[in-house]
Amino acid sequence: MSAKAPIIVWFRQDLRITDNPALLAAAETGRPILPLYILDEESPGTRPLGGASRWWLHHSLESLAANLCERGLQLLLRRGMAQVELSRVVQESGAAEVVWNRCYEPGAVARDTAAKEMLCAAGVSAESFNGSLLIEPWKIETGQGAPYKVFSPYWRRLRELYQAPAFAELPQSLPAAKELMPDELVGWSLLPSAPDWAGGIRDSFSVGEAAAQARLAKFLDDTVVDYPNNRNRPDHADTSRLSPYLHWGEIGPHGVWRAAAAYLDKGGAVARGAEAFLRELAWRDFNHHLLFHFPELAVSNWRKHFDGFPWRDDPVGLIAWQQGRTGYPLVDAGMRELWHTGFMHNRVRMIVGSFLIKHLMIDWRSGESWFWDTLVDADLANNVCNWQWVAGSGADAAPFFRIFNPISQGEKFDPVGSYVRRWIPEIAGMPDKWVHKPWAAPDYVRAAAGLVLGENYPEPMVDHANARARALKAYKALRGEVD
DNA sequence: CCTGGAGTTGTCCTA
DNA sequence: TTAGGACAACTCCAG
Repeated sequence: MSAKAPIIVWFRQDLRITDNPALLAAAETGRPILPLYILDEESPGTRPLGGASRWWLHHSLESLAANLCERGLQLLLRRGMAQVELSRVVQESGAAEVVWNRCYEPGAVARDTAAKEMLCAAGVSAESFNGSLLIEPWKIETGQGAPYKVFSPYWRRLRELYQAPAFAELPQSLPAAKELMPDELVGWSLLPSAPDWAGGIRDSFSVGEAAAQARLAKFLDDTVVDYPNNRNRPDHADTSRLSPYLHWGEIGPHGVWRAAAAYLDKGGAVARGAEAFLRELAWRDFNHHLLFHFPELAVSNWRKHFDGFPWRDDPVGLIAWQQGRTGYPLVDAGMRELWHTGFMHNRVRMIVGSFLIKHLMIDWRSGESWFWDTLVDADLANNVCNWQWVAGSGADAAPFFRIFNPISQGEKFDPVGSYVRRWIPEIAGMPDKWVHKPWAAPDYVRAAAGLVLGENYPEPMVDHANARARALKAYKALRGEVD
């Protein structure tokens, strides 16, 4: 056993051993390493994990533990208030140092600040690193010294400033600290039992950093060349689907950037695809920056005049939306994809969001909350910023009159209906022409397809034109411009 | 402090 | 069939 006091690597949303600055820094000290994860469901300000996130976290921790094990380390699991557990592990281990990669959500910042103070007071050194964002929120600002609120100038500035840090290899074998009594992962009950609803998620995703790397490599090799067009096509599986891995840090944004930048240098369509992809990656940073600078974004309208919006209280409508029974095939397909796989194609997210907010006039927070519970990539910053973007209440948001038409969006982005047929077998027999608007088809067409509206598939719960007019009127009234 | 161009992802009507 | 403009006004941000 080493005579040196150990160093604790506190894992949080950086569940990887490759390209992990805190772990690398720990390795460089030569101290015995104690990798620690704390499941904290108790600290004030902690939002309880959604169901899909709990499933993902379970598997991610298994994967991290296995990867650490290959380097000779044992992941220590603890459960409780982060500060209390961390303090306990410091005492039990006699650790002299703690390192971690920074988190940026308001609750996490408060937690980490308190942890740092506690460690300082105990004479334990604490150091944190950036492994989770391209550029940290305090390192990019407008010419006036303010945080960016508009994406395009932010992106231009990021392109000027950003350089991916060099990759450093983690040693094959690391000195381990003395093992402490661990919590058992199974005891955390992160997986669903009765019923086990996770089958569809299992079929859709492999969890862990090896899977993340493989997905990124495949995406860049096969798909990125057509990304600017095909990323909008839910009937093609042509987005990167890296979001859950990025959320849990099974892959880091610097690594993604480095890999994609190699394609930037190739020129032509591949380079244009890589550029478009990195722009999307930058949206993730932008959202995290916005939430960091404006923490109230998580709960309240960014544009205050939206506080007066006449949201409808409609629990029945909300449930129909959640269950994919609105009668609009594209909306229902998206909601069912979400329920079955823990994921939804990005364009469809905008469409179902627009439908909830504008067609049903239900508060965006109801949708945000459902996404939080069901998405495997549920991420506070991305979730609230994107919902506020759709609502029109956010920073740099869509203008209010941009109301997605679920029929024309379907015809444009799922032209032969393969996406809606996949998720709504009830309408699978409808011809392409009617598959996005089955109610409009002649009776004999529906009869031939075995579709009886109101029986095996709902009538549209609102009329598009009426709902659109109602939403526009409500927004107009909000601005005091109704005649 | 002022100025002026710009601002992720749409829809619908008209000519 | 297709292309263009209205939809609203406001805030952001660089110069």
